[in-house]
Amino acid sequence: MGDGEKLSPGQAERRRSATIVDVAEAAGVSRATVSLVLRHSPLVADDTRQRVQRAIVDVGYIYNRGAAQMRSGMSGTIGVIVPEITNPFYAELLSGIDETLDVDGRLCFVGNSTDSPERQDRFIRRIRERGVEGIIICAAEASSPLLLGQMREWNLPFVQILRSIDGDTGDFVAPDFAVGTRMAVEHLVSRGHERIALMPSAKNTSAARERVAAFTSAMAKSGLQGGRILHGRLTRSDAHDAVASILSGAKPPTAIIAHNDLLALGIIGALRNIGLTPGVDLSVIGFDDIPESSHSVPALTTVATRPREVGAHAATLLLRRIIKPKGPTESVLVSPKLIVRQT
Amino acid sequence: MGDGEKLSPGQAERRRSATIVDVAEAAGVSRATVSLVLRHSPLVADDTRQRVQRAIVDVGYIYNRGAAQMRSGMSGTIGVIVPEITNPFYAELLSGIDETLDVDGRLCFVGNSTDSPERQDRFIRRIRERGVEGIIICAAEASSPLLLGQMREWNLPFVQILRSIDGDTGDFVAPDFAVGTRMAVEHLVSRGHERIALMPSAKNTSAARERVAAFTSAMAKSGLQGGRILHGRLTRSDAHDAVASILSGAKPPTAIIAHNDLLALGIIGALRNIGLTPGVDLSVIGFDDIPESSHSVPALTTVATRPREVGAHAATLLLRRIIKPKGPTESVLVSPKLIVRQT
DNA sequence: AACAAGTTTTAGATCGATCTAAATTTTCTC
DNA sequence: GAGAAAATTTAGATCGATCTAAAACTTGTT
Repeated sequence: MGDGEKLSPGQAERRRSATIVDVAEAAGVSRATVSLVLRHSPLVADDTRQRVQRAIVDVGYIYNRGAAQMRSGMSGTIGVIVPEITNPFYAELLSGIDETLDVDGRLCFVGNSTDSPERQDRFIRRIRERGVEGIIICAAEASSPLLLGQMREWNLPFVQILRSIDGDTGDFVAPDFAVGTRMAVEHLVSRGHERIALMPSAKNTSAARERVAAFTSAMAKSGLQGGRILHGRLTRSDAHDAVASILSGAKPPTAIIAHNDLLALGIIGALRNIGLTPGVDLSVIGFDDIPESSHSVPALTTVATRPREVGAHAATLLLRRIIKPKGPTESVLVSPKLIVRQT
Repeated sequence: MGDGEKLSPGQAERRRSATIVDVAEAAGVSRATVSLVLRHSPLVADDTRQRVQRAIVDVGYIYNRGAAQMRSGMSGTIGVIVPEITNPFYAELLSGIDETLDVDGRLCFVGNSTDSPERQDRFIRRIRERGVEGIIICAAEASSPLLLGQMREWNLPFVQILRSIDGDTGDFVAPDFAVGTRMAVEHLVSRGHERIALMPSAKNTSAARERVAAFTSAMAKSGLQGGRILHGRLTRSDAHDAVASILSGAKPPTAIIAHNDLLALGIIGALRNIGLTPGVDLSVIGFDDIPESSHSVPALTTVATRPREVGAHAATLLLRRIIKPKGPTESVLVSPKLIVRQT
């Protein structure tokens, strides 16, 4: 356990709940047989199985995974770490994971790292104490570079999502940010834009670096020079500052590609605040296609990154990895889709 | 276990990880002593404690809660059920719960019921199998009326949030929808509106019924007659239909109070689509104050319901209930706040 | 130095499942 | 109907912690 984590004991005078022994007695078989029935073993005879199943219902038996886990080593549980659960992108992603796990029967612990490595480490320790079989992780920005190595050492299967720590070769799922960025650039170029800016997250993550690289190369390929790159955090005031800085120089960009929709919407707001019209005075493209992007005015043009699919893929990959720890690794890049709207 | 839930076994040839016995050997004490140190017992002498703690680090020991739970009955885990995790309101709420639990040291299983009682029941069974100590639940719309009684019978502490199943007297936390509704009505009345409509969720939940009651009484108190009530689901097309239906009749309402911001934003969109100006041709007030409400154009006037606080309160109440199952019940109504913007 | 009282440590049983290997029952073959 | 093979069931050990009750130390008092 960690520091200051003395859990206050519950005082429930729990009426002892039914165990496998009660079921065995009720059905007139041995514990071992009940256990086999619980695990859907093909060994038990049909009528025995039915008798046991009836007994299970009769005595109100609830499977005790804590006990099972002890012997079998399987908890039927995984962990998921996201940097910010209130970002609609991650909420959708979680929903995709949940959907896949609901079918599988496993359950997940959700941790919100808020991009704090300490909180992330705390969460990882806690889920390890609970015997999770694997973990889906979008690593906090300043995560220790040792993290992945440790998880391997611990024999803890994992799938990285969105961000990949220094080119690790394990399982990985993310939207294809490079292709998405290229789509955005090409779209703008086809509309006649020549001066384009990119505003990636200031966070030093692979997801940001990848966009910068793709942006630079796409600009070069289109024969355009010196796309501007403005790093910033993803806050409202960053959007303001960015707009101000962009428009102040000579030959200001006529279009900007934002790190995500939240930032793009912030930029739209900033433009309106100073009396400019988004989509006319400055074109804006976001990333993600979160629900509110289609409702904004003007509606946001964006690169849809399909978070739900990313989540579903990640869950599928993790389950596969749990079953086959040594199987070949896989890297899934979910194809983005350009949604052209009004900006 | 349930049907079709044979969990595929992992094949990890787990190098047996360190147990309390390894720690005991390394520190030259008995298992029992190590166990006492782990639980921060005041019984152990200081230097012994330190020796054990060093040994814990040395052997890379990780506390096994599955085993501990077996004897002590405590899993250090709770469950949370929300109807729709992608709704920003619930995402914020989860974040509030997470925050409180992070301090406490407990972890939570998050379930997304999508308002399906079957899925909710499945989730509840699964978390019971894992020995959760309690549950925070926003019951799915058509939940069995027996649900709460069962949970009591199971000795499973719970706190209801937002919706309360037929006037149950257990612990409960929610925004004060009645006060919020009254605030909205009074605000509109003070601006001179006389024909006001309410659009609650069609879902038959206490959260919807409460608004209707408060609306009716607030209208009466203001001496206004016949506020219109339009039930609908909370989709985009409902917003459209509602707008159409509202404006078609004679003496159409001049203001509408929507069930939540998502719906309110939908209404704003619908108005713009038919060339009307929200806030001028029809005033709109939402509920929740989700982040995008302040970014919308025009910015949405709304009743802030402070989901993060609701979550934090619910977690605190549940922890208290776990420690004192028979303690007095508490019902927390978080005061809403009217955020006047442009609509 | 002997005893009581307090402090610290420990052996062994226990929680509720799974696992192994063997026992039992059934079915098949000649 | 005996023996082999297959199908089904089971006893007992085991996982890694906690719990209980007792043992082993310390300290203080006379």
